[in-house]
Amino acid sequence: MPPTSSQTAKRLDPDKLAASALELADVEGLEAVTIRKLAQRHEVTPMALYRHFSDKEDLLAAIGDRILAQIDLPKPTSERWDVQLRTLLTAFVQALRPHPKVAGLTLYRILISEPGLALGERTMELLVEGGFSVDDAAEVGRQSLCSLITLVTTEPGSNEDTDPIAREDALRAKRASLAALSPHRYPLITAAADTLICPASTDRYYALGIDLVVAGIRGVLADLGDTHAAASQQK
Amino acid sequence: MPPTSSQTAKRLDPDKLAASALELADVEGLEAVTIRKLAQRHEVTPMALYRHFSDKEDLLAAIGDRILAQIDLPKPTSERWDVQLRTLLTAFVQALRPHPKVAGLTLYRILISEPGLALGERTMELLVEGGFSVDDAAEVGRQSLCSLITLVTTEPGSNEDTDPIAREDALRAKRASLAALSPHRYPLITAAADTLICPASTDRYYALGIDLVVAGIRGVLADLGDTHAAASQQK
DNA sequence: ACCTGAACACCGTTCAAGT
DNA sequence: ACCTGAACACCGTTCAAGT
Repeated sequence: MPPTSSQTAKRLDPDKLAASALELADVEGLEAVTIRKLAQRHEVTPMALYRHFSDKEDLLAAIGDRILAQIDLPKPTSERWDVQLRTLLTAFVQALRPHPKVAGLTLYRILISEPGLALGERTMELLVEGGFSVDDAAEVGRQSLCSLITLVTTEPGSNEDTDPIAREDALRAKRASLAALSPHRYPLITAAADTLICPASTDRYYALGIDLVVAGIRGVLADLGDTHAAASQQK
Repeated sequence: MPPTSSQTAKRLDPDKLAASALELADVEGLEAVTIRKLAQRHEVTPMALYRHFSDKEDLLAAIGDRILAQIDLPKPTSERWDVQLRTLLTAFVQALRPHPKVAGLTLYRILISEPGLALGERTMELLVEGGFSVDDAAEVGRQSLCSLITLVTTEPGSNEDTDPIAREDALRAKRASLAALSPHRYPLITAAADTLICPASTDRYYALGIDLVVAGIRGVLADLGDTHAAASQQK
């Protein structure tokens, strides 16, 4: 008879390891996620982790998967495809937002993890419903999701220290570097320095980012339609 | 009399160091860029590099700056703002394309290096000419440039080994992982597997990516206009 | 001013061994 | 099956010293 899980003295499990790795990354940054540190947190030898992850890349993949698992996929409705797409992309961003320092790890996992695949499939569904060919839906969907990941990882101020003092210092230093520029040579950048360093409202930052993606999709679809129409007229 | 540069036996200079670091990254990837390896390439002790870069971060910044320095900023013309913007963004992508493995380093340098600032200022100029407020131009421009950087760093196939054999292996493995999916559960993803793994044409991939960004900008501008119009009507 | 040399703290990972 | 312990190759970086 094989030992049941209650009999084996399993002290570690991959889910909890990935969870505390994600925690570590959120607080101290991705470079702080180390096999050795993670082992220490679980009061175990570094080598013990290799029972559960084949190597560090595998651990980072688990972190990415954990973030994607937080996606709360909205149910299909009777709304227009582009309205539903906006809701879908917003749900995606919502899952990433708590983890700006490591959201980039999802890039390589969207087409592998189950929740990522579900998101990708649903995105393509809506794009095809809107009128894209399957191949165009793939390329457009891919870039849209990648752009939104970048929107989160580049959220101004997100990569600073968690420590509020060091954080203010970093922001002040950035502001100073822009303030030192010649307003004559860079009138617009210096005028918008505050916005560039840290947007007035984070919610607006994300709303505008998502709008930009959705508007791009609508616009490209219209252009492709024109091209087809023009091609038809040439006959 | 201070020694002229011909008298000092300077064996290293930051420009050449950054250049060979970029070369190294292009061929072997960013993780291969190491103070020690770079020193070895120049037949020098690792510590010698610290005369020219304050630390590794500084070296990576120099790589980013080197890429941005390749931007060939198009001259202003009498074309419409959005046509000129497309040309400008294309020039930006053109500078990044030779370096998909390290183009991400430019993210933190756009608002610091001179060519990056020139690009940012010109982008904002065109956006303001199009009708954006200065602050909106800052946010929209920022995300547009970030999206294009991501477009390059996620160019399918770009992060594989340079070795054509290993490269084919990696692509085949990815294809297999998508091919193993249930076409019943993921009909669109499996149907578009080839396109997702490696787009039919790289030039088309980039053209579509830039179109998406420009169309998004145009669309958001129109929406903002509507909002203003609606707000005016409410008076 | 520019480079060397030895040392330190910290990585990921292999291999052999314990229970 | 799961974990330990010692070791290896490789990092970035400090410090003191050479010319």
